[in-house]
Amino acid sequence: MSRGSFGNSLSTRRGRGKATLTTTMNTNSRDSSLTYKKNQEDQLNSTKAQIGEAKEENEKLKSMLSKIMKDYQSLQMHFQGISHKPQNSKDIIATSIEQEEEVDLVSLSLGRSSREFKQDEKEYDQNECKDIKKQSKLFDGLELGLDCRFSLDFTEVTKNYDDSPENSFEESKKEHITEPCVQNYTSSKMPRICGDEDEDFLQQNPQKKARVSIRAVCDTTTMNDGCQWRKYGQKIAKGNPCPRAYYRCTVSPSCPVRKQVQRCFEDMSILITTYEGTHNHPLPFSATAMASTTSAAASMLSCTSSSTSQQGITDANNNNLNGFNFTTSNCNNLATHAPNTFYLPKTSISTSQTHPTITLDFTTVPATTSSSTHTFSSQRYSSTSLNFSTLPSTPPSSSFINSFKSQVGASYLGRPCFSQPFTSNNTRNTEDSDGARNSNMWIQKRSKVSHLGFDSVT
DNA sequence: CGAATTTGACCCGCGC
DNA sequence: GCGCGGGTCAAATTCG
Repeated sequence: MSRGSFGNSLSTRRGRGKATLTTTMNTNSRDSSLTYKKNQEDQLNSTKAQIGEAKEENEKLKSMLSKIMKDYQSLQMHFQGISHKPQNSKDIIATSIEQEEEVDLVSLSLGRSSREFKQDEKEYDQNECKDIKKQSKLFDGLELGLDCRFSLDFTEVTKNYDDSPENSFEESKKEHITEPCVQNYTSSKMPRICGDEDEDFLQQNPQKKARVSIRAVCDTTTMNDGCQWRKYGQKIAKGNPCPRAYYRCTVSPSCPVRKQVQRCFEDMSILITTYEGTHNHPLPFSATAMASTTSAAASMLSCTSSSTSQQGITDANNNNLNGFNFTTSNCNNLATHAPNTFYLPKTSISTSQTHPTITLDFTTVPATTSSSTHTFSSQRYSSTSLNFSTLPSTPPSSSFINSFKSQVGASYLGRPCFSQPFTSNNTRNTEDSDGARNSNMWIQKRSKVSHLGFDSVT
């Protein structure tokens, strides 16, 4: 029955005199009924649409979840692979021989294995991407963090070994070579944060406390690296009247990481921050970039010092620092760069036995280097970013880049992101028994900069 | 008043 | 063994 017939039948039963009124009433009720049903239909349609959207969303989430699960499983397999890595030099040699056709200098990657790289290379071959392949060869080998390992040609290492005392790591080489690169970045004094292998390594290896030094133009007392630091000492080191401040990571009470902050005597605008140790706790997001950087640089250092004795390192512009690939650049915007270009600070490595140090120079001012320092010349640059490769064909992780840019690069790029202005006031200038301390030229009174937060740079 | 910083003293490794 | 210098400790001081 239609809506119209229903109304008409009612009016027909009642008398003619009332017909007009009844018709009017019926028209009104018909209208409201129509409107009501229309609304219901609209609601039904919108609900159906919503359900459809939800289903679509659900499908997307399902696919994302399966992707995540897949990634997780591959990572797990990857991790198991690391756990069963070769334990001695012979194994390394055997592994190296198997890979002798490949360019196997240590390199750094974040999140991709060397095997994957090599697989990718094959794909490039198939696609006749020879240029890309050439560059991708630079990325083989060492990876940051969990999958950090050597895959270098041991014979090449031996051949290239430099006998000079400063570079003499013959003894440690054999020990180092079986170990992940990153974790020798710890002190024997420090709490155990590695596995048994690392502990053995630390016991066997007299060389300890690899350091990563970062030079950056900075007008505040310390750099914003995302971590929380507490100052525990200050001293004036020989050869630099500017006091050196000692900080300890306070994110975790047991964290062994320390840093030293000192102004460069030659150029007071340059702040030299030296990191030592590895965090044994989860880091704030803003701190991960710096931690990755220092950790990676430490890896580079240990790989270099223990295995290649500098020979694997070439000029920065040749993009091969034992497989670490950097490029100098004047461009602030990492994202605009080609995927396989990277940004090299002036980099030097001190192979001091007690404190092997890698220096990343993010300033335009030439670095002062010690006699035992090998400096890789690079052009001057007004602003520089540091980045580590993920894969030649894949742009560096955007999150990493953004994180690094915003938290570290920002300052290095000439956009200070520090929480306190630099002042040269508030000096105490008291002399202690050591005869050189407490000038406090650069130390703010009641400085809170050791609490390095999420200073946003806009 | 609690927390962070300052700073004098001390420890330790290294070179002579 | 001694002196020097780097690094750390911990009491005193400062600040919010």
